Formats: sequence, C-alpha cells, structure tokens
Amino acid sequence: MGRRPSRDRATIGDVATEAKVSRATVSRVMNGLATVDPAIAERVRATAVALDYRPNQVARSLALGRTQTIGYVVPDLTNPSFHSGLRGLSRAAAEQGYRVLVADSAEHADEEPGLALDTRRRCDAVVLVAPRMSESDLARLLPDLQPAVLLNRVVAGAGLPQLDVDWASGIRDLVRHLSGLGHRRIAYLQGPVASRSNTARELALAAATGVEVIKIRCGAMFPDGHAAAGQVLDSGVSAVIAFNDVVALGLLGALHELGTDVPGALSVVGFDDIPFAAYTWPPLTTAWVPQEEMGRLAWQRLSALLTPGHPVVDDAPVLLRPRLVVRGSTGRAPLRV
Amino acid sequence: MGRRPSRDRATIGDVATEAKVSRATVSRVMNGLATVDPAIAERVRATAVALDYRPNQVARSLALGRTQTIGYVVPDLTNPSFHSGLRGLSRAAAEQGYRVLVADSAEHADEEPGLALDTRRRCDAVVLVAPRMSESDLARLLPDLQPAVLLNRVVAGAGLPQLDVDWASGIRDLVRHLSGLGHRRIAYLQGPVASRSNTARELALAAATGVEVIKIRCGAMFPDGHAAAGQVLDSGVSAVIAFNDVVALGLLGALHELGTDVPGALSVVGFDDIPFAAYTWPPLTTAWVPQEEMGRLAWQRLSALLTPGHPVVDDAPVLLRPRLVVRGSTGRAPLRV
DNA sequence: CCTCCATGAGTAATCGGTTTCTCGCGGTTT
DNA sequence: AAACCGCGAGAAACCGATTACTCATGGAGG
Repeated sequence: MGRRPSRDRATIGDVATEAKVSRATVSRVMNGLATVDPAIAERVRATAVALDYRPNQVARSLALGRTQTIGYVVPDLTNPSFHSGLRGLSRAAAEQGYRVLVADSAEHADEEPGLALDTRRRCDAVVLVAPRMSESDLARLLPDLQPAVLLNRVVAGAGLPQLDVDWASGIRDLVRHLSGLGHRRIAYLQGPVASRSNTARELALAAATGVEVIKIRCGAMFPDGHAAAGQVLDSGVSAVIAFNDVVALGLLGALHELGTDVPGALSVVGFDDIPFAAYTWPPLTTAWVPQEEMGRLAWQRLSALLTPGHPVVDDAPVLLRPRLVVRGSTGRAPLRV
Repeated sequence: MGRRPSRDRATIGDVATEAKVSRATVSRVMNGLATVDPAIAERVRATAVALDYRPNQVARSLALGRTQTIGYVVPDLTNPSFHSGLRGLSRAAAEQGYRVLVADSAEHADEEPGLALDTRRRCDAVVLVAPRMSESDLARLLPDLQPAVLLNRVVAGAGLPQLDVDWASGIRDLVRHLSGLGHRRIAYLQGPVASRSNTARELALAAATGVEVIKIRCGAMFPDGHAAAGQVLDSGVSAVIAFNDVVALGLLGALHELGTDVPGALSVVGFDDIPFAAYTWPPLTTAWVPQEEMGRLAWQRLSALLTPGHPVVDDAPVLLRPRLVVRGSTGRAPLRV
C-alpha cells in the first residue's frame, strides 16, 4: 500500500464526499466536461476551492497514459550552446502544457544510453543531444527511445526526426570570408575527436579549395583554446577557425596575453555565435547557429509525434544553415615575404 | 479507462504471467527484496529481460508517493548565472536517483507563482529562484510549495531552507580592492530595480566609507552594460562596479569601441565570475560566486527534507561568501587634478 | 397514457505498480 | 507426535486519477 508522502492533500475522493457527488463527477467538473448540471458543477468547484484541492498529476498521468513531460538529454548543461536550445524547447513546450526534464550525462558518453532510457521512462518523449555517442550505441538505443528527436546529429535510416546544423555550409562561409580577406594558410582548432560535428567541420575544410588548412588538436572548452595559442602562432598561419566560440574566446584571451594583434597579425573566427561573442574584444566573427530555433523545431516535431494520428515520420534530416556574422576579429591577411 | 499510449510495453502483469508467479513477486524481484527464492528470482529476471520489461515509472511514483523528481524554477534559463546552479543541482540529485524538471518563467514575475505551483505538483520538491517576485506573492506561495528551497533570496520566517549569496561581503571586497588602488569615485551600474540582490548590493555600497558611489540605472544583460558606457564616462569616475559580469562585459565591449583604456583610464569589476570572465580582455576582476556549490547545497537541503524523519527545518538562511578574483580589468586610479 | 430517447450522474474497471496480510509448507523444539 | 516458528509467495487492497457502462429521470412524441 502506498503511504501519504507529505502533509495530507485533498484527493478527488475527499472532494467527492464533501460535495456529495461521485469521483467521476468531480473529475468531469475539473476537466470541464459539459455533461454536468451547472448547479452541481458550481458546488464541486466551490468544494474544491474550499479544500484547496489540486489534482494529483502523477495519478492523472497514469490514467491518461501521458506525463506531459519531455526529456532533454545533453552531455553538459554548462555548455552555452545547449542553453539556447533548452530555452527554445522549454518555452515552446510550455505553450502546450508540456514540461522539460533535463538530464546531464556529465560528458560520460558510455552512460548516455542508460541515462536516455531512464529519462525516457519518465517522459512522453525525448530530445537527444549526444554528439559523442558511438554509432552502434546510438543505433541500439534509438528504437527504445521513441518518440524522440535527434539533435545536432544525423543517423541514416533512424526513423525519427533529426535536426542538425549544416556545419559544412557554415565552414564554407567562414573559409570564403577568410580567403576573401587574403588568408591562404588557416589553422583549424579541432573539437573533441569523437564529436560528430567536428568530423563534419573537418570534412568541409578538406573540401575547401584555395586555402591550406593546418589542423591542431584542441577541444571544446576555454582552456583548450587558451592552451592552443602557442601552436597556432608556431604554425605560421594568418587565420584560425576555432571549433566553436568558446574555444575561440579561450584563444583570444591567450593571444592578448601574448600581445598578438587580432586581427592585425592573426584573424580568429568561432562557431555558434554565443551571446558573449558580440562583446569580446575584438568582437568575434563567427557563424551564427539558430539554437533556440532548433529547440522550437524539436518541440514541433515531438508535438507532431505525440498527437494521436502521428503522421509518417519524416526521416530526412533538417539542416539548419548557420549565418556568417562578421565582426572585428577578422581582417586582411598581413603581407608576407 | 486509460489507453495504451505507445506501442505495447510489457507490464509487470505480463512478466508475472510469463514467469508463472504473482505480480507481487515480480515487484519484489525488481526491487531486490531478499525474500524471494533465488531460483524464482532468476526466472523472473530472465523473463523480464526476454520481454524487455521496464517498470513504468509513473505507476511506481503513484504507488510510492514520490516521483524522484525535483523542480528548478528560474526567471530565464539563458542567464549564465543559473547554469552552474542547475548543473550542481542536477548532478547532486542524480547521484541519489533524482531528476530535475526545469521551469522558465520567461521573466514574467507575475506568472511565477502559478508556474511554481504547477511544477511542484509534478515533483517531490522545488528549488525556487525568483529574484523579482513580490514579497507578498512569495509569502503566499511558499507554504504551498514545500518542501522547497529558496535560492538567491531570503525571506524572514519562511520556514524553509534558504541559500543566498552574501552580496554585501562581495561588494565590500570589491570596494576595498578598488579603494586600495586609489579609487575614490566609483560608479555602480544598477541591476533590475525589483531585484532583491540588487537591493542588497546597493545597501552595501551605501555603507561603504571612503569612496563616493554614483549610481547609474542599468540592467542585467549585455546590452544594458553596453548602453551605459556613455553615462559612465560622463560621470567622471575612475572605476565601475557592474551589477554582474554580463553587464561588465557589455560595458567592456562598449569601452573598447570608444577607445577607453581599461584599466588605465577606468577600472571595471563585475560580479559572479561566470566562466567567460577569465577570458575577456582584459580579464575581468570580479567576485566569484559559488553557484554550482549552491546547487549542490540546495539538493542537500532538499534531500534532508525528503527523507522520512525530516528534521526540523533550519530557518536561518545560509549565506555563501563570494571571493574576490583579481584579474586585469582593475588597476591604480589615474592621477587627477 | 405509454414508449422512446436524451441527459446527467453513479458504478466499477482500469492504468501499473507496491505492500500488507494471510497462509501453506517444512524444519525445530519439547 | 503435537505445537511452534520462520520463510516464501500469493491474494488483495491501495495510490489517485479517468472513463466505459449502466441506470434513473423527465420531457417529447405517438
């Protein structure tokens, strides 16, 4: 038998007894079904107020078979690029009475499948952001996770909506911008090797013509960018494409300390356009990624999956195009020879 | 009658039938109760695996009277100072099998009570961050919200744990640092007027001796700080205390554009020590606030409230002391006259 | 005046678990 | 050999809602 968890809240039964009607009627009144005599409905409502009755959501969820909750699984909650997504998702979902349960895998990619499944069991659906999960884990996981939406990653034939950033397009824009400024040798600060989006960036860079790209192992966080400054300078490039804005800012900090002129001696670009990018010095040229929009779109897809006549799943990944944002951290390549 | 929401998952009844035992026994096995014959337990486990059975968390929550979920209610999920708190809370709670449901009021302080209550009904407890909610709304809300923890704010006699930052101490440290550098006239960029923590800062500033403080209406976001640059320069101060780091960074950006030398002509300090603060140029002197720690402590308090013999609530607010972090944005006051 | 039907409200099944209570069984203790 | 005890497992109540059925009531129509 279950025990009362906290102080005794009024249940639907209490209201029914007090108002001298059946629980069914109370339920009907609370849910606004019209088949109740106005006088009785009013009495029930008054009783509910008097007893400070609020329907138990858990019981409701069990009976209805839905929790009105969706999960958001990410590797690290403090990564700024996930915030906007969470905000977009949370606000869009809230408009239809859904809430978001967050799960942070603390960067342990191997625990992510279990975490995602556990999250899914408490929710009606899941938004999964797992840039570093292995292809095989992911393939095994996805069928058990549905309804779900995959974010920032594409898996062929997954049978679920996928929203990804068109990394290649963003990289092309950045390269075109830099090469237009006369840069011919460009360093690329690599993200985590297991990261899908890093792979996508590298592929796009490999396809770039007219510029030579020097890859430098780096990471995804401030200290990674900060630590890479020495290698960047040694490499003799005139411009740097950082894995993301956070890395770019870390690099900028180190370059300032070293007295390197940006963009005079070295141009720097990031990726994401996090809110801070516009307020650094120099302000960061970057590729804006519509993260909040992605959160909203993710909800839109989930919402469709959750409605009764769930239509055919559109397998085709949606690629959102970044937009080049030119600020002060890029300039003409310095003259050489 | 409830209907099956998605594809038919195995229930405890299916497992029981298949393994030829009662549902009670399956439940005991799944929960590791030792009172089951090892052979039977093994058979049940095997059946569970074969049927890919996973206990329905909602049903479990209803029977147990607890959801293993706590709510986190904040005004704006994209505000960086809430991220670390969320992370600390989420990770600490996860260690004990609890999850976090986030609720973002989109800065609508008047809707926060309703939002908080709704969140509470789906959770076992709530962490409330509501810097701008009116005192009366808050007083009305809190009794219905318990168990709960109040973050970043103190209410006398609320009867629940309260964790707040010792804003005054942080401000004193910053003022002492600046006055030690010879600054006598200091501008303070005010936060949102309704914000409790802004009030606390202003009180501390009013009590400061040996320096003159010029208040300038500002806000809590980048653009606010950016827009305040003109007024700051006009005021003729030699140092600025910004409401928080975000405002300070906005200001720094504007000062760069205007060619003001920081810290040569003007020293700038922020508050919070968000991760970016160390990577701006110049790196920002600020008061570090242990947000992640606060998240962890909040969980610790909630955890205590949620355990059966919930001890007496310690009403006394816990004040966490910020720590001065001196970086490059502050320097000796320029000589005048 | 009687039948038919719409309306509104109550009864009870159900969602999928947990847990109390009860009982049968086998081994000890006198 | 009778009484007792402990252990393990099933039966059934319960958590707090929703809703398919059922049924009583009363007005309309024949």
